[in-house]
Amino acid sequence: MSDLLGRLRGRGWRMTSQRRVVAEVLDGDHVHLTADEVHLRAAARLPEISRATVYNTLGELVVLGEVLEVSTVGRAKRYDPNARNPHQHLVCSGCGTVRDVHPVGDAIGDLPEEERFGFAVGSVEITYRGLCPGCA
Amino acid sequence: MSDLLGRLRGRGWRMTSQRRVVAEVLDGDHVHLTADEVHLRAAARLPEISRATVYNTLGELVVLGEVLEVSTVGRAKRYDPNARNPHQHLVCSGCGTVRDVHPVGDAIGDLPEEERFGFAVGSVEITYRGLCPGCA
DNA sequence: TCTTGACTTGGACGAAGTCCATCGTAGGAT
DNA sequence: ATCCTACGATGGACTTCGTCCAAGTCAAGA
Ligand SMILES: [Mn+2]
Ligand SMILES: [Mn+2]
Ligand SMILES: [Zn+2]
Ligand SMILES: [Zn+2]
Repeated sequence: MSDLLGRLRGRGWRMTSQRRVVAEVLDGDHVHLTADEVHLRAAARLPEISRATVYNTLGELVVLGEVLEVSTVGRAKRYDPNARNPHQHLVCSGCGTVRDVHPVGDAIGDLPEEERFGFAVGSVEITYRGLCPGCA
Repeated sequence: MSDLLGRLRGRGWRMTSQRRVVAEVLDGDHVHLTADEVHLRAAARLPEISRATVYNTLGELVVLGEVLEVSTVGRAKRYDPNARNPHQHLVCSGCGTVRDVHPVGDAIGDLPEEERFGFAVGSVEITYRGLCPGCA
């Protein structure tokens, strides 16, 4: 994330205060915020920013590959700025906390040919579930 | 699934025509329907069945462990009656088709101790993504 | 400084899901 | 076979999450 603004400028993005503040909110490790959480934190710095702009900006960052959308079971999407470092997720079943994790092994290779149904398998998303120390 | 109705009766469920038709709709292999798809198919057999009842029944089946909710990225939840046979999913990025798959290996064991952040990891959910033969 | 098209905004709209007061009925009791 | 009633079904209002749009604003190049 650290040079996200620079990369975006390089891609010809018009730099606005709204886009800057959204990018700032997404900075850090283990960041997996919902759109509304991003809006809340962005509005703390830039009170007039609209929900529509937050959604627009997040959508553009996803298309550019700078942010990942994380699957959920029925809840609001989470946005993950750690897109340059392939990783998986560990989610607390109690409080919902999300941590980035890096399993060893080759999950794609573990899917036997006869289980691929002719698909061209390109990626795998893994979610570990359990209780965090605080919730245990 | 085949004896779902019997198991539900054994758990003291009141058997209604609505619950029966929802259970029937969920019968089969590689079934991963949204609530609205379940409602549509159920209504073909029992036209008066309401959306609320479909949601209620699916929710109860999930609590009983007879049906699993499958994660999605921003789309409607999918309900999976194949809960007695642990498995993972292969999803077509083109058309959204979902297949049940059984990878080899031990995904939970592949998560190193120092990557567990003190969590008690209990389960793992894996989604393979790729293009199906029809979409390739 | 001027111009202009890209960006932002608020509100309407839509899809997915929940809630609730009321009505109906499965299944045990008689 | 009939009665009772607690559990289940219903539909419509409501909430949450997200998209769309017409109108206004402004970043940045000329
Ligand atoms: Mn992450
Ligand atoms: Mn399945
Ligand atoms: Zn926790
Ligand atoms: Zn396909």
